[in-house]
Amino acid sequence: MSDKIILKVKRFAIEGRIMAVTIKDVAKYTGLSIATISKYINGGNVLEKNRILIDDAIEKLGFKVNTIARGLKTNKSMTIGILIPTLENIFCTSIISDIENILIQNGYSTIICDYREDGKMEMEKLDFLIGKMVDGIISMPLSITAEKLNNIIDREIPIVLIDRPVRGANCDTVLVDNLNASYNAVEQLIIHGHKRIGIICGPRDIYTANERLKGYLRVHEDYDMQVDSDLIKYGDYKMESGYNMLIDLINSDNPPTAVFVTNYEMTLGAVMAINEKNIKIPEELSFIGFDNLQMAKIVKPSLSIVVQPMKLIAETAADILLQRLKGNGEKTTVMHRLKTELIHGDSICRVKG
Amino acid sequence: MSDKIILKVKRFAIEGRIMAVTIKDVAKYTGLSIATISKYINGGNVLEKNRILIDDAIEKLGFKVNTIARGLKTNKSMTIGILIPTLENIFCTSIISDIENILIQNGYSTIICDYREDGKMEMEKLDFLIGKMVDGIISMPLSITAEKLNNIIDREIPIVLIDRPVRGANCDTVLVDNLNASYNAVEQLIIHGHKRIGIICGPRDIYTANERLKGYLRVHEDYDMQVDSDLIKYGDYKMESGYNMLIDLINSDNPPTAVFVTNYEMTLGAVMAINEKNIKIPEELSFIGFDNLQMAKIVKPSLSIVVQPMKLIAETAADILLQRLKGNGEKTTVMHRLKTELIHGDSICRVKG
DNA sequence: TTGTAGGCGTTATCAA
DNA sequence: TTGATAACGCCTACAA
Repeated sequence: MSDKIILKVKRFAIEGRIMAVTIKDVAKYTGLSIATISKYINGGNVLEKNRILIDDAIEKLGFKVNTIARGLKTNKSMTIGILIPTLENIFCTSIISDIENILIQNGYSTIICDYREDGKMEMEKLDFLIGKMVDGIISMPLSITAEKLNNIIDREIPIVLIDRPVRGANCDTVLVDNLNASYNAVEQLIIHGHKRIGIICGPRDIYTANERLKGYLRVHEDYDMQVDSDLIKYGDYKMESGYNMLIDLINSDNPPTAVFVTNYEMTLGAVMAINEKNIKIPEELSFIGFDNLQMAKIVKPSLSIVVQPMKLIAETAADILLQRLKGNGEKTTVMHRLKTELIHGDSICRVKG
Repeated sequence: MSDKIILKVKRFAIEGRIMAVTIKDVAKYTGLSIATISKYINGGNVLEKNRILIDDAIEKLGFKVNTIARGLKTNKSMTIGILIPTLENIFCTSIISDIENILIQNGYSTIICDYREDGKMEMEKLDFLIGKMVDGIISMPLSITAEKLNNIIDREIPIVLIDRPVRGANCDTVLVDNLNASYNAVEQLIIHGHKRIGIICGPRDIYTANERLKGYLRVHEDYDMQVDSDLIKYGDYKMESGYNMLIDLINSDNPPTAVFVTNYEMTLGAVMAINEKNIKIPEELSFIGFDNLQMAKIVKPSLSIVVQPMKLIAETAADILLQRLKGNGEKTTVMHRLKTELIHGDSICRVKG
């Protein structure tokens, strides 16, 4: 049978290496031309008898289009690049998992990259994605410049930023109202009579960290409360700093009666410290954490937590990108600023005296 | 300046769309031939004056090799496909993050795919990766067949399996000794005098779940203890089932005095249940969980936990793949069965009476 | 409906 | 050292 012959040729084409089956093979097998096969694959019309012939050949030979070669020609890869700071952060992975799901339903595949919270690698990975001819990009940026982003956008590769904006970048952005998330959380503590409220912030150069600190400061201002800078601790959004900063706070001369921790990992660390030091929540310390409902529930007592609408962030980002890809996007770029929710647990109590 | 001209040409090449700068452009700009530029890019020798000329042109024009086109020619993409069941599992993401890091240091990029624990999608994503011309694959398989894998391996695309083997697949595998991990954990409970030990297993069709159950059964056998099938609960490796199964166990007519939960998510759920029901650990129930040291520490009392050597899994898998890529690999495939560790917390106590 | 031919950006062969 | 030229696998006018 001629299919066997073709396969044999393939098999021994290059010193035993089995090559991929190409349109050319299908053409040879069917006796039709490459152009005809290609057209059929892309939805063109062929005679019924040829259709059967081609289908049969594709099946028998196990032909698969080489999307790379196709992309080289069409300048479209039907894949979206996703760029995040780290894979070890449930906030990131949860969102991109949802994004991926939506994109797949729309015929797009994704290439997920993490840049290990490293600005240099962020650049490199971005270039890598461009090199892979992605049709669009969803990114949670760290230190990428607007110029770089605009450069890509000028190449007609749409970009949607999540979680953090880049000033001057000409692209859509989906994030949450971090400022008021923080404002509302701290306000809860104030309402419960707390005067000395500690905050464990993220790195000063990260947008969300700044916004959350701003909220803390503004609510103090609005309630005409003075801010004690000793109560403001700067962590690095990682578990250990949450642990260390909390211990710093309770060991200080004039410790706070309540603490607000501004991301998930640091909340984890803070809880570890609290357990280790046998601090009673909320009697000895009122506590509000951030992100990840699951953890809030397994800790006893259940924590009050600021929760970001991760699913909605994912949906919004994916939808916007799909619109841009279709060319339906608005002329101007949009900033979606979604609202967070404050989940009430049992970790806040009224301050005594 | 002629660079401006070239850029202008590019800019208006196709109705305003900015095209990528190619070798051709660099050739034009320098007055050299495409072949020479290409050779230089790939480490060939050129005259010093031309070297400067080319470097200058590349810089000015912002040239980047089109890795797709290159891959089309070389049949190498310098990218590795990584295929995992889900991105919402710290065990998975932690491992692939480490793997990625090692691969990058060796000049490889990665394409990370999750198949959302769906066998059909697992197939599709695998095809997607092949379509992207990956040079190798690291996968945590679900229901992929040996035939399919061998097919890929025959194309000289090496595959390394992690966490779970595929019987009959001709590829290297890195996993842990799940059986003895479980054996040792349950043995601890037996040593502490427990006679009725509950186990919350994973799905029957998942390799690791079976192995962990086998360990439970074998240690019972070795200690000549009868197994009460009511104490064996089958979850689905997700949090909620951990929660439900634990409640099932404690609500049963003859509840266990100790429980072993066999993965991270279910441990999380079980702890939630324990907190909710106000069960005192270890007085009322001895407890051993699985994976993720961080969580074990934030829960009070600290949990005894079976810990997998995730970093080592990552290193081993990456190293093996790199060897195969270099062609240094052994002729035969290897199965690396790494050992787990049992971290002792305060969640086990001697049974009374 | 089908086929021919040219090109996408790169690499590789072989003269020059 | 350099440069024409032919691939790689696919798509797409245009012609038959």
